[in-house]
Amino acid sequence: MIEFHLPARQPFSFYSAVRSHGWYQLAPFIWDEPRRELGYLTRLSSGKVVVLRLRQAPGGVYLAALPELTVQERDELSGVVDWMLGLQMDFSAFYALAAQEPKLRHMVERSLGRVLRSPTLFEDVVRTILTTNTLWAATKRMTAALIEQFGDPLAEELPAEFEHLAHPLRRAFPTPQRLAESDEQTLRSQTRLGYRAPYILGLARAVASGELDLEALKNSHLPTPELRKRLLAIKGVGGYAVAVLLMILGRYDSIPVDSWALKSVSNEWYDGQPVGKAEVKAAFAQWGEWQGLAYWFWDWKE
DNA sequence: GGTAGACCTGGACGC
DNA sequence: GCGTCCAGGTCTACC
Repeated sequence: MIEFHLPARQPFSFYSAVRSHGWYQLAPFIWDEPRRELGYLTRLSSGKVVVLRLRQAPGGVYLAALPELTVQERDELSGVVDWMLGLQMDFSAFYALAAQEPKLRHMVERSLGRVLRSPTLFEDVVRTILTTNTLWAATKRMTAALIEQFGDPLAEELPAEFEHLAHPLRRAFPTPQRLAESDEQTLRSQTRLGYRAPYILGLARAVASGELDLEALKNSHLPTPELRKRLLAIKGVGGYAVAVLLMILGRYDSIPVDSWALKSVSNEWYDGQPVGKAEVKAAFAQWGEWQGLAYWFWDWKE
């Protein structure tokens, strides 16, 4: 086992970052609430599948990993975890505003703002497509099915201290290459992705062939409208999904309006009367470049 | 630019 | 056990 610490820009709350949205409930993430530890399996560029155990440490994050790593693999893994938890992200400008708003003050108190990400944007786009037009239980099922059928397995047995933190599937999220080798019929009939199957397959093939360089968008300096345009060009990514992905990429000037957003805004400001997308957008427009964050972490009435 | 209808799955419900 | 209905975003065709 290899152990080390990674520093985070302060203020930082590991718990707030992990619990920022539902990703921690999706395979191959696994969350231990009593210990406040996050487990995850990832495939490094060398092809090695690694189990991670993460928790808060003074000044940042404690990271333990199995199996043993080379120096290069350790460096790669540090970068992966840094990205997943947004360790270097700076919210000070937003916090100065949020501190003045009673419904957002808890963000400052709890160091909220970071959104848990997958190691690759490919993985996050797939996850996001699997959240659309379906129930959360189905998202969990489809994600697990993809990993079970196409993910690379862990090579070795786990010691007891890792058992509870490695997802039972013991596999990493599938690579675009592995999914690209599949076919629509398999994804429909065995993985039960339904009409999403051609979207996932098309995306995997575009990334695997090099036609689409998704990972280059992670630290892109493209203006948000251009970034939005590129993400919307992906079949299966519409208005809601693109807003989620922009949040993940640290662009907060749009709001992922789904049925939950409509209900929440209705309860918060319209006495339960039905509202549309326009009302949701209007409710947070004053937060400008931060509106996505304000919406995401708003202290809703219920 | 706006809108209707189709796309799928799984759970809830009624019979 | 079977059939029907429903929730959940995005796409395409059409206006």
